[in-house]
Amino acid sequence: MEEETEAKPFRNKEKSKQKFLYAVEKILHTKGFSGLKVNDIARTAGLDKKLIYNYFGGKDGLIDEYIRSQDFWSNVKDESGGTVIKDGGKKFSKDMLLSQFDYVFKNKNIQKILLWGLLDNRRSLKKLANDREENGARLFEGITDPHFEKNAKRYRAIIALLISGIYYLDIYATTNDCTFCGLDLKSADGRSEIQNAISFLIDKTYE
Amino acid sequence: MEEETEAKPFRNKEKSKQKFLYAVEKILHTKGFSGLKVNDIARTAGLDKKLIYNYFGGKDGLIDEYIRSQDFWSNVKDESGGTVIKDGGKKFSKDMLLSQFDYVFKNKNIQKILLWGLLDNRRSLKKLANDREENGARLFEGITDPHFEKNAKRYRAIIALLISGIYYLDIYATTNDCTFCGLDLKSADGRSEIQNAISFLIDKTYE
DNA sequence: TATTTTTATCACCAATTGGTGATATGTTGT
DNA sequence: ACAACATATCACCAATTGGTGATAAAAATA
Repeated sequence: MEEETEAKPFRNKEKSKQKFLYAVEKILHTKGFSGLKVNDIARTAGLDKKLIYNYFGGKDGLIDEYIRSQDFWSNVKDESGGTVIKDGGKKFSKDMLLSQFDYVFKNKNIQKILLWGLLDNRRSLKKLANDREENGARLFEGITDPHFEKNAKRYRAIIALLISGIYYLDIYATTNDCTFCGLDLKSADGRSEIQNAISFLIDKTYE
Repeated sequence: MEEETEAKPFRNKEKSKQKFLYAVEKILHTKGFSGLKVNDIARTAGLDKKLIYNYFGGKDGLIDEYIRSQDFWSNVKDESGGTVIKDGGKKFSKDMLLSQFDYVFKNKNIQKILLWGLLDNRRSLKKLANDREENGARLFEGITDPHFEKNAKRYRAIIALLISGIYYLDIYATTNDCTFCGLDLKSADGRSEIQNAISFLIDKTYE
């Protein structure tokens, strides 16, 4: 019956799939990787585990779909909006790094997925890595490579170090209470110190 | 019978404990964290799992002892040997970072333990983190803090970024085939590019 | 209405998990 | 030789793991 604005059957495949995906997120958030058991996922979703096999082909399929559902790079897409970049990408790089530092710290799901990329080697993670590479390629090939010419590769290496350093520190700060190089990465003070360093290093690189 | 140079009882507690520790290492190396089940560990060690409970109090105790057995920082201890440092620790920092980049890449066990530090929060890992902090404190408080004065904290932040970037990239290179920022972190070429970047950034920091 | 298809549940399986008490076997000291 | 002790094995447990075929219940179609 389609008299209501939305036909709402009590049994809805799409909605159930969403419940499973949300269950993965919830468990990942509370118990971590080791908590991702089919039985637990089903219980958390409030549905029968058989459906995981019917809808996703199994636990791996479900997890793959969960990872794919997180579009990591949506927040870093170019906001320049047609503005011509004439500083060799200095401002863009700096903004990107600083916003990543903030974004990853706040987004625990992303942290888990990044960790996954270091632990496992599943297909869905490769897709994510490829996204990052493609996204970066636009910055490098379009802007910084022409600007740095001979030293283009060195610039890429610097960004690689900073990006991965940012990831590591953000994840470290979440799971550990301990300081890192004497800096409290959870405090506003420690974090602003890292931000200063990022800004400083980019400035120096463009000198 | 003690006719041989060393009395060698067929049943030797210490030797058995070593077998378990080695089994942990082996499994960690081949199957990763998820493979660390008491049954598998015992089978790999060629001993009964009951001994794990008798000798280590359980799986966690065994793993803790394994982690403790890896003294990560042995390779970075000061080699200056009394030489007075008068460049503000520039050479020392650079050497340390470059040697860490190499060491962590080659030592897969350390990679696993570093990953553990991002996943878990066990006591033995905290001890490791404390070791790192204490080790770093010597460099910072003794050498770089006096040199950078006002900017001492910024220098710490820079080292934090580089160290953690190095860790992340090394681990990433091991588990992934994919490039990072367009650099092949497994190739000599890609790795020397990172080395250049490290060297460059330290130079710029001391300018 | 009756029929068919989709959606979801249930009961059950074999294999594996962590864990333990009883027992055997080797080692040492008397 | 013997006992006393340390070392290691074994059989067994309850709970949990991933996985499936039979079946129920709801929805769509006729």
